[in-house]
Amino acid sequence: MKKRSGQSGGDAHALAERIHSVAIRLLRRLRKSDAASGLSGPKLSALSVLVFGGPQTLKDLAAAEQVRAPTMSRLVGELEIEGLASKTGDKDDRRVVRIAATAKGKALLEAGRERRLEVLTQQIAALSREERSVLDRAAEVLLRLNT
Amino acid sequence: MKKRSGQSGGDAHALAERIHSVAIRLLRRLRKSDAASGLSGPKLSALSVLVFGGPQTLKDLAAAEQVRAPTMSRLVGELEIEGLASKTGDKDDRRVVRIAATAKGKALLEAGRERRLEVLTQQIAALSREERSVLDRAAEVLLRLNT
DNA sequence: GTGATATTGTTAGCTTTGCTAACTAATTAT
DNA sequence: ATAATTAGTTAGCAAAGCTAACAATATCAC
Repeated sequence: MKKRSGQSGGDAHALAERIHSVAIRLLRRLRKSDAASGLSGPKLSALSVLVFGGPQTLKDLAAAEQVRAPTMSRLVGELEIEGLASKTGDKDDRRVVRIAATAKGKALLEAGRERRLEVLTQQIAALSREERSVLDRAAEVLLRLNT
Repeated sequence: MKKRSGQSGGDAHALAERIHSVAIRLLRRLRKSDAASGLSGPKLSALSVLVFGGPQTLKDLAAAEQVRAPTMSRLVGELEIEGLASKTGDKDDRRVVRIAATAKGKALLEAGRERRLEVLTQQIAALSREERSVLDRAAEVLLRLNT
């Protein structure tokens, strides 16, 4: 079965499978914390983009989240109803809608994200310095691939 | 804004956020290849467990995929309709159902996974030896965390 | 052995998130 | 001025997750 442990050159396909599989499991696990935060993963993620990336058009937000416009439109609509995001028309181009996180949104984001990532954060904190370094560099590589 | 590049000790929380975010984007991207494979991510993943882990009960399969029994029951039902998995009753304990991948399932798994992971595989193949090594070790660390 | 309790799996029904298609409104190009 | 493009919304569908409620079988207590 070619157990492939520790090897690092070569088998890109096997590595892709491993990364894929690990990502699926990681997110399924994190999803379970969502209920407690009152904010689902996608909404948390979109809100996060708004907070850290600043106000944006719906189109840009959809692109940043790799989602189609109608999907983002609905998510933003729900965030607005919950008072976490606001929509304001651009006065130069009256088709576009500028979406921003409200103060309430920013506050809730912090609480929500922390709860969602609490377990993962603690597990990561328990790792060795080397292991954290590996994760950190892996995140950088994957971020680059995703762009 | 504290650009935090390259540092590797210390901030477990920031690292957790980065891993989280990168995982979300990775899977959203991979999902787009699903249509071509004719098999969705969750089904592909379950089938993969069956192929590489051998026949299992529904309960174990659900646990392996970190999903509730009814969810797995439906997934398996669909796999069965498509002729990719088979259910056979255990004769020692007639409550349990042993689920196995069919030959067709195994074949389709290979084609499907490869198509799904094709882009990622190619991107990974284009990385340096060091970068692949980082991803490989990161996958191992995360797999451990997820267990 | 028989009755109570556990376990395994299924069915029904709901929610969330994604999509495409079709539309309106506004802008830009001819 | 009219045509084409762009931004966003609405409507309606599918997939995947969940809980609650149930059937069938096993196991335990007595």
